[in-house]
Amino acid sequence: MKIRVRRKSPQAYQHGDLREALIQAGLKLLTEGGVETLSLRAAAQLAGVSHAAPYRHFRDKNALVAAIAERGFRLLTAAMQAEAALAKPRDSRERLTALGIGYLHFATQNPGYLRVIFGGVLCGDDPPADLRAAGEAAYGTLREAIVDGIAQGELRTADPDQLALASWSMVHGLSTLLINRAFEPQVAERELATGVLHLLGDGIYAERGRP
Amino acid sequence: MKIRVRRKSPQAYQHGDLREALIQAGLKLLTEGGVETLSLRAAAQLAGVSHAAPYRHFRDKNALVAAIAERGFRLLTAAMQAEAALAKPRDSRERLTALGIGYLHFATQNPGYLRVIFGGVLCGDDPPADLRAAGEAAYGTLREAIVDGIAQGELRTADPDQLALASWSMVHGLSTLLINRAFEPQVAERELATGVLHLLGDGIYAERGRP
DNA sequence: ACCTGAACACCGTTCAAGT
DNA sequence: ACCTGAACACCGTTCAAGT
Repeated sequence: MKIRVRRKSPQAYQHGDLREALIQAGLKLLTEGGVETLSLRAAAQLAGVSHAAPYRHFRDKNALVAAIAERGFRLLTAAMQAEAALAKPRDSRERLTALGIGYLHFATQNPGYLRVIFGGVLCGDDPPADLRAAGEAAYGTLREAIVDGIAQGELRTADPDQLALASWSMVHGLSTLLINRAFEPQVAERELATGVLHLLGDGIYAERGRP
Repeated sequence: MKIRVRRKSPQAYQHGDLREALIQAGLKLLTEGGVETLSLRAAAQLAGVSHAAPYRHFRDKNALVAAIAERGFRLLTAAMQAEAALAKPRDSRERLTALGIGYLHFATQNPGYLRVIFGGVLCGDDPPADLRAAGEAAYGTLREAIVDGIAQGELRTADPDQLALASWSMVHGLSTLLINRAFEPQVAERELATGVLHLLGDGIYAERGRP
């Protein structure tokens, strides 16, 4: 027999899980209505609690946003890894491209998350340790693939952090430009990602015996 | 004899320049207090007018934000061109690097502008023609340098828009990551820009006779 | 034509008060 | 310890009314 899970009745969050309920409510607001719709009061209402209650669990709105950004970072990491697993890359270059495609795909499917993550939460004096850790995890996934590629002789022997920063900047830039409709894409998402990443791979300078 | 310019007395904006006054007020709010501080009501107050007056000149808040973003785009273009002029580049590659440095420098000095430009104004159904034109001007500056580089044989012979998108993504991504403190820079701004742009130039893949 | 003042429905944040 | 309700200072937006 299955145990019946309590729906969100007024007393459902008195056991200390109001914090989690508020995060879930914020996630729902963000994904369904965008970053504008994400408010502390609306989250409280969705969790069935007064508008002042969240302050028992979050210092201010930014603290809730940071918690949501952390979830977003983890989802982003998962999206990259999922794409890399699905693509069954034969080498580090293909793996790197797959990670990039996963990143871009997550961005276009979840623009709200991207806006929350890179919208200023990291700018505060003391970004929560959870959030920083989630960011490190995302970066680590990229860095690993790059270290691997250097070891395999597939990538230029250079500072892996330098290569990671270039790759991250490229894919993140493309993602934000696309999300904000800064340009009109002429090709599909995958082609966009593979296109710029191959340019990063082979370089945009001429010379060195090219057709 | 110089003509005395009227200060912002209550009657100073009755001549049809309230629109401009509101933009200037918004610019001031943005640069001095950040994007959070930029509100229609505060701009109205700064212009010495009631909070409902702006609606005679802007459809809604987003319209004012779009007007401000347009100014920002033009300043960004000017910053790129100024850096390129100052650097006295000897070839297209140096010129491209200078444009990138100008972009990054403007971004870190005016994060508010970047946030306004790439914060959703372009996402609406009908972004104002002025704003789109300002964006085209910025892109045109980059594209010109790239077309030149291809013609000079300094850049890979490829679709200039493809090369421009890759360059723009790279520099824009680096800028937003830096603005949002997504990573801790180990070197100065110039080195950061030249570093990633040289990687984009020579490519991150191994092979083809490199040391 | 252009602006004002009141009004409405939202915000974030604080604080005394309740259980 | 945890939550509520009222309160305050802000928002964006609308609308009748003034000149």
